[in-house]
Amino acid sequence: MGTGKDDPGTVWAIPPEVCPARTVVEVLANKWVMYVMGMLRHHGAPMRFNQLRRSLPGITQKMLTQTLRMLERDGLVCRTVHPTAPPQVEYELTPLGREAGEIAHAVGEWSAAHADEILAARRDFDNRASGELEPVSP
Amino acid sequence: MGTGKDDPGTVWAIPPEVCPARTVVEVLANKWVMYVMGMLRHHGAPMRFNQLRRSLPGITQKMLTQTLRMLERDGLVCRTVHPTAPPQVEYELTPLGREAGEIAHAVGEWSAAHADEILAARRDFDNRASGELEPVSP
DNA sequence: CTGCATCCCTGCGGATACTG
DNA sequence: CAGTATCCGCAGGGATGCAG
Repeated sequence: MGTGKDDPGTVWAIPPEVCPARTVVEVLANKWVMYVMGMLRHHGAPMRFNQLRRSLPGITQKMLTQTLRMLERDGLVCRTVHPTAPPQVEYELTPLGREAGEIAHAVGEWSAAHADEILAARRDFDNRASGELEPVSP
Repeated sequence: MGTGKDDPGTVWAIPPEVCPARTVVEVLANKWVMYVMGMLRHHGAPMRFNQLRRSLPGITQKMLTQTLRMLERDGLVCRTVHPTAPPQVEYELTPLGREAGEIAHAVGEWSAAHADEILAARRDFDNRASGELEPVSP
């Protein structure tokens, strides 16, 4: 590294669209994906649709459905329909999904651990920013 | 876990808006944040604006500026202006940012490692989906 | 070189209503 | 309960131009 040239050799630098890895990064780099994966991994057992819905404050039914279908499509979540009445559908992480769930977990842990530092930095920044513009009055 | 009740006790389940940890999760759960952090951590040294720009195919100047300012605001990236001509600005990870960079790195590695599995699952899903709707012709 | 401002448009994502 | 469909607002984010 640091040869003076812009070095590729990492996911981040690989050309444009159809780089598979970037596609996957962009799957994970999603708010609701993080929440859903994090919750499923935290719960440690299959969860029903509305159970998941209720456990994730702020998520709408649309976003949950959409997110779950994406994750199912990508093989990270397994959807099981029990032919009962009323219908019962359970979602659980696949083996691959469990790995992704660990990442979501790590993100959650790190966020919780450093939230105060980050919010503090944010306040500092905002204060300094406003302090450099208003001290003069015409 | 699995007490039968929806259990809180994790970042994902904490109430609504002003939960600090959730705010931070949503900072990280961002495509360009991942790319920028991943690249800075990969490069291992301060990077200039356009160097960063060129190293991240597809990013626009607006998004890069915006992302960098966010990260600076949150104390994850440090911005240093060298009073030369032409102006030279360098960005590097802060200690806190370096930790976040490790997460981005992990995401990148995992994505690269499992991209094929995920894309395969995706194709399977799409094939099965279309196969269940078109077999009949009027 | 760095980066702010403006225009503008697509699509994310929220609310609501309806089926199986 | 689970899920689809529709409407729609708004902001994310691309393109371009200008300034320090």
